[in-house]
Amino acid sequence: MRNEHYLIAHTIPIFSTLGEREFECLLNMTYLQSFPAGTQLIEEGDPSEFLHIILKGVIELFCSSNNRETTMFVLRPVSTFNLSAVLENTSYSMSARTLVKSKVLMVPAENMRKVIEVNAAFAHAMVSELAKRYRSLINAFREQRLLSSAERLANYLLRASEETSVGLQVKLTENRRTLAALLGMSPEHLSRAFNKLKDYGVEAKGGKIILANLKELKQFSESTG
Amino acid sequence: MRNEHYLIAHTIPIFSTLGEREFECLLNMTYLQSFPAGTQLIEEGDPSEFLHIILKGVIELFCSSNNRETTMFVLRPVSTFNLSAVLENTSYSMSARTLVKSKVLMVPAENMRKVIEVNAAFAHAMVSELAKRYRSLINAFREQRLLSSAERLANYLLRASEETSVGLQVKLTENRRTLAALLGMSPEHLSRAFNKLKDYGVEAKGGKIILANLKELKQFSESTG
DNA sequence: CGAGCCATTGACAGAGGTCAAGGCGTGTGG
DNA sequence: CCACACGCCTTGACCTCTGTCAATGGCTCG
Repeated sequence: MRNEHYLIAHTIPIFSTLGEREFECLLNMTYLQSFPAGTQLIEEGDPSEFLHIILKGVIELFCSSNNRETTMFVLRPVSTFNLSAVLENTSYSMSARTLVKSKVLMVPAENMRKVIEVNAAFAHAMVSELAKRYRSLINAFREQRLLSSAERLANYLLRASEETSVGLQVKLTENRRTLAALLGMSPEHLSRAFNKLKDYGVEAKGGKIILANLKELKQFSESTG
Repeated sequence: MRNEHYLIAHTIPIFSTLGEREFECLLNMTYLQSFPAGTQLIEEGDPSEFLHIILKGVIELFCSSNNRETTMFVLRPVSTFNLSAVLENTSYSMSARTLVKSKVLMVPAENMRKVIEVNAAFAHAMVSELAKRYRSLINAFREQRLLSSAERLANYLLRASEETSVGLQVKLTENRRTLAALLGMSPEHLSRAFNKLKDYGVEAKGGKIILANLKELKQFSESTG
């Protein structure tokens, strides 16, 4: 093991199946790079050269069409992106930029494809990872089509409260602008969505949100028209 | 080989890696069933028991929330659905129903998981299949967020023309109602979208669409606000 | 020929985006 | 320590896109 960063990378699910030797092989020719905030790391459509592993900071994955842009995901350590493009040896399906100063491990795509060929457990881990991502993307797509902006926000807050809440308080990890983009709405509209949720016990003060009435909020997010 | 249906199933990419013996093993305890139009085959959230292979007919995959419903995919022979749920041994992420009389091969989910354990080539085929689906889903999601309904329709027609056109004529495989649901809009709005596209050389008469001006249509779908 | 389904059209309503203005907090420099 | 500037969030006004409801027309099938 060369240093702490590699140890960190080894802990994530898709790499934990690998033995020391194979992991070393995977990391051959890997770059560790730091980027300032606002740096575009990859451009949608470019051929995939690396699997990116985010070790520090925040990365936004986004897509563009017709001079418009939408945020697909906001990623934090420790996670990877571009997996599907790398495995298929095709072009990136999304662009990526840093939202804050970030540290990224860049594993040559070819290494991934080589190791997958010889290591069945690694292939199974890929299957599992891709299936999970597929399912979560299905859910995001469904929410986009079926739920209003306020309902999407309610769902987001409820999920966040399951993961990170202290009592009824949720601490937002994104600023309002980023959260709006992630939920597929304008920043102005996010403000109004928060206002609407006040009726359901959502008190928002900066990055701290209090969900005073979980039951009503759930009811709103699940059954309102 | 037991009959023609199994031969057909053997031809699709994810199964073509399998030898005769493994394919037989996979199909152990498989059911071949016919369903009339409008039959719901699976319900979102139910535990996944089978990988479904559609041999004949048309299947709609859809999701529901808050008494609303949206069409995610419309599938025709020969293709599979539920792959991610089956591989992860978790619940279905979408519901499915027949749109017309259909014939479906139902492979026990456990068989899939067994064969993937012992056959590396099969695992690789799964990786490839999942990655492809992930990318096409990313694209659908992006279109839903970034494009207007008329632009989504234009893209749909352009894709269809690449695949199935005879000269400039495209034959629609779905009726208007289904097409509207697939593109994420109401049937009424689809009518208006077709009207808007008349300005760009789209002449629609029943199931036959003439794209009289591909260049302008492409321009509209890609760069209009 | 009539019933029924599907597609279209019109009128209306609601959701969400855009633009402009104002408020609030934070940090910096005088 | 205060004043100012800057960024971010919010608010209001307006407008576009899309859905809903109702009515109409056209087609198919009995």
